[in-house]
Amino acid sequence: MPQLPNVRQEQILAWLRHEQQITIEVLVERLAVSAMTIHRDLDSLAQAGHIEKVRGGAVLSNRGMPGETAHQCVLCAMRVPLRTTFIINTTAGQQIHACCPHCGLMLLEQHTDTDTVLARDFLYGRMVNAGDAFFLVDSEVAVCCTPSVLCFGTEQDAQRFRQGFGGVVLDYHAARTHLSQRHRSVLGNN
Amino acid sequence: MPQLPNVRQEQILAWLRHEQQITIEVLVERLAVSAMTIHRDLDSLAQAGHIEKVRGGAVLSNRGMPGETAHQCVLCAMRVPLRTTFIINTTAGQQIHACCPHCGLMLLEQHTDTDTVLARDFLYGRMVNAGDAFFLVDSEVAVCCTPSVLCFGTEQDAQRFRQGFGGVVLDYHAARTHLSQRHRSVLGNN
DNA sequence: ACAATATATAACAAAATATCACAAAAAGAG
DNA sequence: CTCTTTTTGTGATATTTTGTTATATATTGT
Repeated sequence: MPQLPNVRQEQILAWLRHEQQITIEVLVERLAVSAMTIHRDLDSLAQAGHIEKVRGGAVLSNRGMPGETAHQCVLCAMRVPLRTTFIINTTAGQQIHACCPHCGLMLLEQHTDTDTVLARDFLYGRMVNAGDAFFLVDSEVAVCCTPSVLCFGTEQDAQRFRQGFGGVVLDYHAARTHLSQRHRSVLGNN
Repeated sequence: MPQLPNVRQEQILAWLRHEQQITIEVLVERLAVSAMTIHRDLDSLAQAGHIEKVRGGAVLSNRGMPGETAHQCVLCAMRVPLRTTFIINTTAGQQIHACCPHCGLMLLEQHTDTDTVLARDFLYGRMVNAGDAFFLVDSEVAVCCTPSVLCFGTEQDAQRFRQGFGGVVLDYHAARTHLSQRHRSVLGNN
């Protein structure tokens, strides 16, 4: 089964996103091409900045700017900024990273087995329990995705921030329902 | 199951983050490679500043928590948080790092050969020219040293933030004189 | 302080992997 | 179909990584 070079490289990327790392040996077998061809594929993927070649295989490129984590947002594929990190821990022990509370709260709709949910306090940079936190939606401070959602450890902080930058302060559950309703209503499906 | 060399080092780091310390003996067993290879892995991890080699194993390097840079504040010796970085470039090409605008502005008093001065916008995380920036002094948001000094790229942002969290908005020069006067007056050496 | 033990480093050889150059094959263009 | 361009595979050669042995250095107990 012949495969176009671009398609093959996309395939490699797809595998890589699932498996974190992949060896040339494995790729030779799966794609039924020579090691040299794999080398060339990996070279161009690395050139484009998608991956990093390491001896024996490749890993997803994780050269983050300072201020960014090594993780990609599962929802929007953006590299996760340190200051808006949002982490969902599942009961299965899996960690799901989102770039900001906007994506994080949306992601929660897709996961029923959440164990703990953490978000980073926008003012103080500490991780806080998202369930106890307050979220300022639609303020004029857009640091990541829109609609802007910022996380605060206390309602007071959120309210004070709102005085200057507008928006509406919601607790965890209110923020979740607000966001999912909003996304749905825009798309118009029911 | 073969392990890519770089992945192996990542694995070591991951274990280290959970276990604080790890012995070479254990690593030899877990990774099924020779002690020499472990030594070499630890050497390069130490070179990169991620760990510290100790006799018989390694511990996590205390430098480089997520959210902190590798630098120490020249004034207060605190490790520099990423989100409040303040950098003074001298005409001699030297870089002086401060943990926050508070220390940075104070440091400026000691250096007459400043070339450029950069500070990080507290809202958006971008580095801005400190000379064009506005500083909110004495707000109730204390993320680093006190008196609290936060940097904003625009006067409007600073004012809006002030509405919620108090303090006084000053431009570059006003902030410098304000801070140095204040420190002097407290110490009483006229 | 000394020997006994453990750990670290250095040097070398073997194995694994990467790169290069060129020829064969495939794909497109006219 | 013929010519050109691109992609692929092969074998030779370079480079990197690894393990082993020997040697040096540090730690421990007496």
